[in-house]
Amino acid sequence: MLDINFIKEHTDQVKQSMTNKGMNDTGLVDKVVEADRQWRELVQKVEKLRSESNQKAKKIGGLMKEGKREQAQKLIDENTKIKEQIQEKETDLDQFKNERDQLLLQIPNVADQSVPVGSDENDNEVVHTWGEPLKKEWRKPHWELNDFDGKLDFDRGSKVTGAGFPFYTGRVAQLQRALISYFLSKARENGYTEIQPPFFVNEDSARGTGQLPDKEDMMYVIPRDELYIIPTAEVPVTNYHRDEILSKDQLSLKYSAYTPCWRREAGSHGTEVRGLNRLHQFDKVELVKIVHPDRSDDELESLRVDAESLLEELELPYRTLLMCTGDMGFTQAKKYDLEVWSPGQEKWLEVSSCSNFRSYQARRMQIRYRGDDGDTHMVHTLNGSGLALPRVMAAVLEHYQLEEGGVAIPGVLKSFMRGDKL
RNA sequence: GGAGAGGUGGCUGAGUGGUCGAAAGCGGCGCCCUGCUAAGGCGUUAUACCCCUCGCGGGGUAUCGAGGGUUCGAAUCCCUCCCUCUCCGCCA
Repeated sequence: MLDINFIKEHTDQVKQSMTNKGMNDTGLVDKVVEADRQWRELVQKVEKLRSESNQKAKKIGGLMKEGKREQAQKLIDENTKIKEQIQEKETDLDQFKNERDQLLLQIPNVADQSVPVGSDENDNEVVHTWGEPLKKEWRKPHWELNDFDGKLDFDRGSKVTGAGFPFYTGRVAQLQRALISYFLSKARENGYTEIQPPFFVNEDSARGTGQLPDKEDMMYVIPRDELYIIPTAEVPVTNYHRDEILSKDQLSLKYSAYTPCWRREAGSHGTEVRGLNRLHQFDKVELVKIVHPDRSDDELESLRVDAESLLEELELPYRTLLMCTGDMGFTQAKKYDLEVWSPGQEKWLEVSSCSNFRSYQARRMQIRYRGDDGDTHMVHTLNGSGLALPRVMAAVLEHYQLEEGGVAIPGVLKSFMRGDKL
């Protein structure tokens, strides 16, 4: 969420930013400012009453000790009345505060100056391309490839669990594992600390990174134990430092985490979800950064480069998009998407999304650092996929498939698995 | 899962109804002393929010695992939940 004081001082900017993200209800901004004003007004009254009551309670203590019962009783009666007044106002106080906070959660992050204003994916800017996209020619989509020892077994996945839960067997399973190892070892070279987080999180964590309340339908839930199954490692890894005050020289913190991810993907069917294009369970190596506010712009660029370099070393053609205001999501200030070329399908597949959340998540999670001034300030959080496995797998299979049959193994993976081909 | 013990500031640890936001020690920071170092002396050292102030700063409220309750008054009493430790059981 945004800082209420920032909203009060930059009302027009916040409204404009909402409009740019395609949200028309800018009246929310006025409502939140008004709710805050009402809350502040009442807070002053209630705290004054509490102060009065505290003072009297202290006097009562003294009088009781001296044995002056009657005088004490008089003050007790007065305090009972004050207490009634406080209780009356406290209901409103909570209501105003809840209303304010509720509204605050509905106001999206302000987009960075450099983000193009636009309404949908057509307004995203291609900021970088690498490699020559291969023509389809004789190439097959990955779900038709099976002339090697192992397979992507969608049918048995459907039988055992359901659509979107494939088996990877034999050489394909090994290839997947090699990719994960490669991603993690690159992350280590780039200064990220590897983390193995829990795959389930509690409600506070789900709220911290913003999956709750707005994206509840995205997650699988275990109601009996009140746990949420992670849709991305971002959730447990960023929450690792929830409610902490970090020292300035701990920053920047950089973490990598390999986890499976589970997403309900309610309502998506059809050709877009063929093969590995969209799954309910998929593997991903996630990169998370917790940084000093002054550094977050630079850290986003280096995060993006960290992700891009993986595709370059795999020699997979890709392009990088700067997402426009309308396509970037609620909590981000700036976001890049990396899309790899799929020659078998002749289309671009999103394999990474690198975002700067500025202080938006940090404020929800109360992750702060102590500055040189001795005060606490919100950190900035960033994350990016490095990378999501299934579509990279699809691109590798399609890009490295051989006309005579089989699939070559990318050079960079050769130290992570046996052989030259699948 | 069963039985018991416990959760207090950066850390250790006192505190069982009033002047306790909390003793003491350690650690941190500042100053003093001192050829250097070590030792020592004095002071200072939680977080959030509200109000006043240009600022320095001042006033107030809340917080002793979390939430609720009793009371004029709760770290302290009661209830619920969470977590940690010990023993037993079960188990990869």
